[in-house]
Amino acid sequence: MNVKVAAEIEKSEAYAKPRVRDRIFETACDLFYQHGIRAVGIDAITQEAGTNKMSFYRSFPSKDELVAEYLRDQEREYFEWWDATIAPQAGDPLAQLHALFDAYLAISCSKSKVEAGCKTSRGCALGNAAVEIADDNVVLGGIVHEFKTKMRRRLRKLAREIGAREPDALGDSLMLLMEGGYYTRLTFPHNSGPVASIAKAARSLIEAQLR
Amino acid sequence: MNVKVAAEIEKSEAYAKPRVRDRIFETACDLFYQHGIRAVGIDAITQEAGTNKMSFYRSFPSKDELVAEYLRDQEREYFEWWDATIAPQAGDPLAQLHALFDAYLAISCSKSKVEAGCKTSRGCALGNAAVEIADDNVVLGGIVHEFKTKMRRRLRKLAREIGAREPDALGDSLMLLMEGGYYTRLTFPHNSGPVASIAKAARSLIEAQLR
DNA sequence: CATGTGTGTTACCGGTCAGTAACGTCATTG
DNA sequence: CAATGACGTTACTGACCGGTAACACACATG
Repeated sequence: MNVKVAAEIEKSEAYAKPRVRDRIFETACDLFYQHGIRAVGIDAITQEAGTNKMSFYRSFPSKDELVAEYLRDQEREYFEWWDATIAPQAGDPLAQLHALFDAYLAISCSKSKVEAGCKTSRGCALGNAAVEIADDNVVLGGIVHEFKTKMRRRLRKLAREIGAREPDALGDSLMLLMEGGYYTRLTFPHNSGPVASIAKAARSLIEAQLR
Repeated sequence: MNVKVAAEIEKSEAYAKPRVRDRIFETACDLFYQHGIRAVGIDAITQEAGTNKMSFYRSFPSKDELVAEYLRDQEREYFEWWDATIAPQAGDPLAQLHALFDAYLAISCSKSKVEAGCKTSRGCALGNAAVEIADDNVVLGGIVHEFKTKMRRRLRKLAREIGAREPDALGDSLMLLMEGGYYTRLTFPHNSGPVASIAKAARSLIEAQLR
């Protein structure tokens, strides 16, 4: 029954090559985010995805490659959320900054794990990966570094656009708030932690740079 | 030669029961901090400490117990640094807050890994542990949670003492900055990251709460 | 019907991990 | 000298991990 329906959907939407690989990847993303990269093995992923190890290695050359794809996907999702959040305030960078931190706060205080493609219950997937990956892993380390650099640039750019007196310093300060929010969410779940003050803190920092 | 000298020192200073256990513990702390908890095995620790696995298990009941002791030690060192930093400004909470963030910045920008008992090159040992430890590990999780709660209380208390309009919000905002600083130092080494703006950001947040 | 592709199944490899057993060595101390 | 305790050495267990080989099946297409 379900199989037939799925087959029809497959035909009607002209899928490329879905099924197992996607199931594995999606499951891996969830488990990596929830329990950490090192804590999740291939067996756990494939079992949770309802398949087996061989099917995994037919789709992915190695675990490291899967992790790299996971991190790139998290980056994509993150900036998609970012862009969608600031889009309604296009042309008004100040409103865009406020929208970002308001949305950040709203997500942090919501109980749902996934909202608008931005997971927060265990902080930043990329940042957490920086704790777990080996220091000599240039591939994964590079992905994380590039992501954080892009995030930093975006905040500095917005700070410049609102006419801050010291745009780089303001952008970096706002980044510290965001990163602190992710970091503390690992210890303080839901909205019980310091992250509840993040939007107010951002407003205060911004205002001081405009007066 | 060295053995004899060491023996004499031992006698002259009336050690309790030093040597192997201490060497192991010290080595473990360094390796845990530098490479992460999960990435460092018992063999690596004992080998680096110039001993073997059996001697480890004569001194520690399990790795988890060693990790717990590591985390408690990091907490102790951290608050020692904190107390030593604010002590010279006793009675002047505003100066104490400034001293904290100035010292934080100075350490972050220095190249030495250890300064005044506060390591920073890989962020906060307790916070990083929160990423690595399993979600159901109540012992280690509890140590981290307690530490972060104490840190939060200290910042809120200082915020109250300087007469901030919203002391809890200010304390939490300052905590976000500190945590963000630790988190970003994993990705941006030395003073190349946003942490360079932390003292300025703290001053801005404090000032806004006093005017 | 033949073929190829995607997938499941089982078994295996080499390595690492936390933890243990048994024995040997050496120095201090009574 | 005898005994004790701290430490080193070797070898082992059982579990898990990342990764591979070989084989079976189902199905869709030609």
